[in-house]
Amino acid sequence: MAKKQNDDFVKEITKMEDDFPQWYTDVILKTDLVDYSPVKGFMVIKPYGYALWEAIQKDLDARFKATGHKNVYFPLLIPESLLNKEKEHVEGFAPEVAWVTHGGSQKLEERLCVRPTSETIICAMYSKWLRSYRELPYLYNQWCSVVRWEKATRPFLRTSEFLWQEGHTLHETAEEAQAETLQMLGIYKAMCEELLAIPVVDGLKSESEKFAGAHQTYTIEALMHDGKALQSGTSHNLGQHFTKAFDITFQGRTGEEEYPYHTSWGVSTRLIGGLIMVHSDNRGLVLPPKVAPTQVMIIPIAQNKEGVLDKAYELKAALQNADVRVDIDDDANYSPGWKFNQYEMKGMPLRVEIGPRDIENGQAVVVRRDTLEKVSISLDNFAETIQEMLETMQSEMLERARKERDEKTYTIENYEDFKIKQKEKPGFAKGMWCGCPECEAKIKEDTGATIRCIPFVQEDLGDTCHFCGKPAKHMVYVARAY
RNA sequence: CGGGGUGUAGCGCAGUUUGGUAGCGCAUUUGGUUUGGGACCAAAGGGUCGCGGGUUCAAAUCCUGCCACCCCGACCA
Repeated sequence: MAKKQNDDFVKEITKMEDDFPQWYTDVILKTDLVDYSPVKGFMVIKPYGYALWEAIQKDLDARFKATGHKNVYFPLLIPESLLNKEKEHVEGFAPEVAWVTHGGSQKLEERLCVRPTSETIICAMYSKWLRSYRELPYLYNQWCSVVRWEKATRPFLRTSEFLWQEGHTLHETAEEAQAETLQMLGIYKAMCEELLAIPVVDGLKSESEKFAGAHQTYTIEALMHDGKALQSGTSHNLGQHFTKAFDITFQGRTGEEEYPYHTSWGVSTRLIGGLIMVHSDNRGLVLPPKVAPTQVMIIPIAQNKEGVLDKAYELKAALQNADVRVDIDDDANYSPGWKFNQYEMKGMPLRVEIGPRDIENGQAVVVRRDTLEKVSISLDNFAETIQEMLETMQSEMLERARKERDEKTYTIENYEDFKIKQKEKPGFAKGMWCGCPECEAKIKEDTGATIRCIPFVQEDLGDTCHFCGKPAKHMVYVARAY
């Protein structure tokens, strides 16, 4: 009887090896992260999902401020004339912008676009503000949402509106702008690895994959359980493309009028999708302790027995004093078994069980969500032991994800072999590339994969392009992507 | 925009073939007993069967038009 019920529970979440997209959908809906809204492609982020975004925000915002950036806010709507000022930019975004054409019942003289990104309106304002090199650099960031009218949407991974941050900076020299571009990519990488425990490959985007209007785009790429890559953050060196188009000038040190150098960078709620597809399993979410809204859930056992609830609340207080995010579920209407399954599905890192038997022995049962390993720990030094377990879990999750990523990464032997492997064993393929767009197009047509990046850490895998045989220029990572 | 699928209670579904009182499981509410891996008993609430036409004495069911959403492609953070 009990066995059957347990099987029924497992069936509630589709197994990822049976149907990966359905597994993802089951996990995000059943754990109450998100819901579909009445408007196609737009999602409602529920409290548990929003808490994940808040954790990301908090971490990144501190890093931005520590490197001298300030938060600002620019308007949601951008006049069409501004959007059209930079040619490549408008061509890149035009197909997916939403337009406001009426104010009340009155038709507007000029259409307003709902920002797909804010380079244009920010540059218009920068042009108005900037006078002298003494004001530089401008180091601004904004937390907001943007709208891109997508044809195919998936919660977190691709939605028509998404929450993000976009940094927009101006610098006196090209060198400073390049340093800023790389610094911000480095911050994204550190956040992914330290907070989300997601290992990423950092590098440069190819010409065809770069941001519309950018001089160069840098990216961090993560690999999901299904072997597909997720572009998890981008940092653009925009050179003087926009500053010239928007006539942003300043009087330089020599008295001459100059155009500043420009960067922009962003990460979005897409990271939450990555967080799920890197760590979670067939029982539901698995959250790294640092990002988990609740790190420890205490479940009293036989709580009507003398002293159990008192002890449970005592443990909660001890953990709170140690700055552990802890909660307790003493709802007598649910059985312990129900709670175990519930909070495992929610991905809470540690579960503490405390019952009469434990109290008698001066211990508590602790279960780690990632390994499901069950141990008894002493109630002496309880908070310290829990803190250590959280730290261990955080670092082991990163290492486990790194190991999985490496297992799904292979070196291309030859093109035919690559085509077969992309189908049979999806993951990162490392190969040499001549640099021509024709090879990129061919790879995409033959396998659906794309060049994810030219990694900073280059390996010498031969002298010739794995895709056309011409002399090779770069080592690249190739994968199918979200 | 192409291909596929689904719309019946909050969720998951049966009922449609062969028209005849709208059902089941879970969830929810109330009361009680329980509590170491999804507890049990009792009672209760909850529906324009996606929408519009049509056929019929009678439509969830047959005919017809539309809409919405999901998945897979192409395009994109």
